[in-house]
Amino acid sequence: MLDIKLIRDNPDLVKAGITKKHGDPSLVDRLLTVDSERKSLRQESETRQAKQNQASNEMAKATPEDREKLRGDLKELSDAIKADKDRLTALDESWTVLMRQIPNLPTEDVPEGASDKENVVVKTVGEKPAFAFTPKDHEVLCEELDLLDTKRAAKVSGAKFYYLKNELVILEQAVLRLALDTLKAKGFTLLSVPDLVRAEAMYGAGHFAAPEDEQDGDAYKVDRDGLYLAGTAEVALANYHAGEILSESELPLRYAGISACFRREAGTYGKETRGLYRVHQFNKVEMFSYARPDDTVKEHELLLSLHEDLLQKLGLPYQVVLNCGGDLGTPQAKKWDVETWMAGMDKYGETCSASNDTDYQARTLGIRFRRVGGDQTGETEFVHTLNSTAFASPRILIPILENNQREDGSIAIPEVLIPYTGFSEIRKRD
RNA sequence: GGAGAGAUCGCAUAGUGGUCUAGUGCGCACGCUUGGAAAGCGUGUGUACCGAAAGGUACCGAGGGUUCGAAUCCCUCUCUCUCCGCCA
Repeated sequence: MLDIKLIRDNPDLVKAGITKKHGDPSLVDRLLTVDSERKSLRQESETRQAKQNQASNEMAKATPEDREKLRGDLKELSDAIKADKDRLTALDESWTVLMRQIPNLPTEDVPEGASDKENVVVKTVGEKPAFAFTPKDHEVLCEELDLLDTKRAAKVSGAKFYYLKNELVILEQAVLRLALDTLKAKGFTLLSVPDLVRAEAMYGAGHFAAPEDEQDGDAYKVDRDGLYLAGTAEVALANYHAGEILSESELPLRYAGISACFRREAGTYGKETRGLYRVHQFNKVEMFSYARPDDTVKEHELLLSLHEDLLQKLGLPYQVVLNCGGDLGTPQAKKWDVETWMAGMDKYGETCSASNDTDYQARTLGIRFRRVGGDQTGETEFVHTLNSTAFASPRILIPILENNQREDGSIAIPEVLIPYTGFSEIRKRD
């Protein structure tokens, strides 16, 4: 959520931000109407409650006969307070629904634009591999090398599910383990996180905004238990410190969470139907930071650079794009995507999304910190939360397979992964 | 899945309808004391909202209910612990 005071004092600023994100700025006016009604009713109600508290003290001291007399008057007051509370509950509910839908504001440097087509390439790193032959895409490679079975997956689970097979199973583990080891060495705390979460956790992370997201969103729902399959470990990592007051000295808190991720991908059929690029279930190591607002820019750059480091270790060429306003999610203020060159698909494909959610998630989740020393001692402030992909598999396997293929149909394993795989190439079995 | 016990202001506990805007101990902060420290003594010590301030309001796991009044009584839920069952 945004700071309600910011919305009250600068409604135009907020509207401009929503517009830049190609959202609906009229939300602000609807919210402010509810907000002022809520505020004045709350004051009215609190006055009545003060009166009741006072009367209650007198009642305690009164004689039994006097109590009988007082009871009638107080009943009226009590009923009025009850009515106030009913109306307040209703107002609180609409207030929250609207607040959740008002997105985080994009930062100044976020480019204008409606969709990912208007994202801006900010840098390109590494050399695309040169082939003396026409490179195959990963689906063909997997078929030839017996690394994948999507046909039987469709029988068992449906379209866009998969069985990884043989060396590819090991390669996936190797890549995830490389990410964990690298981040552990950088001081991240490793967490293997719950995949099923409550609706509340989804709202907290900003992955649900409107009530209809519970039924029609991108998350699978486990109906009987009212739980959702999270689309990323970010949900569990953001909620990890919900309701806590952290101390400044322990910030930044950095976590690397590993989880299975589930996405319904509704409305994406027809796009990237081939192979392992877009699937319903995948495994991901996600970075997550709780940082001081002062350090937010630096921290965001750090998370981005760590995915870059990982790609460089694998020798994969990539470009970094700065996402435009329309391509930002509800809680995100700024986001970089990293797109890795996939030789067989002959395109750059997104392998990382590094987001700064500033204090938006933290405000919803009530995650604060207290400054140590200085004249600000004692005040609590909201932390900033940031997240970024380390590696998501199987997607990251695509450039590894496609970029390292050889003319004889075999695939070379990147040097850095060999200690994890125990083999240095994948070639056709006899 | 079944039976039972619990959830109180950092921690530990008290509190079974009104003086609880929650007591006490520990911890922590500041002060006194001291050559310095410890001990001792004193003061303070949750979060949020409204307010210029004085002050007010809410929160005793969450949500409902009973009542003039709920930490306390009733209902539902969540979580924790113990036992039984089942099980990677």
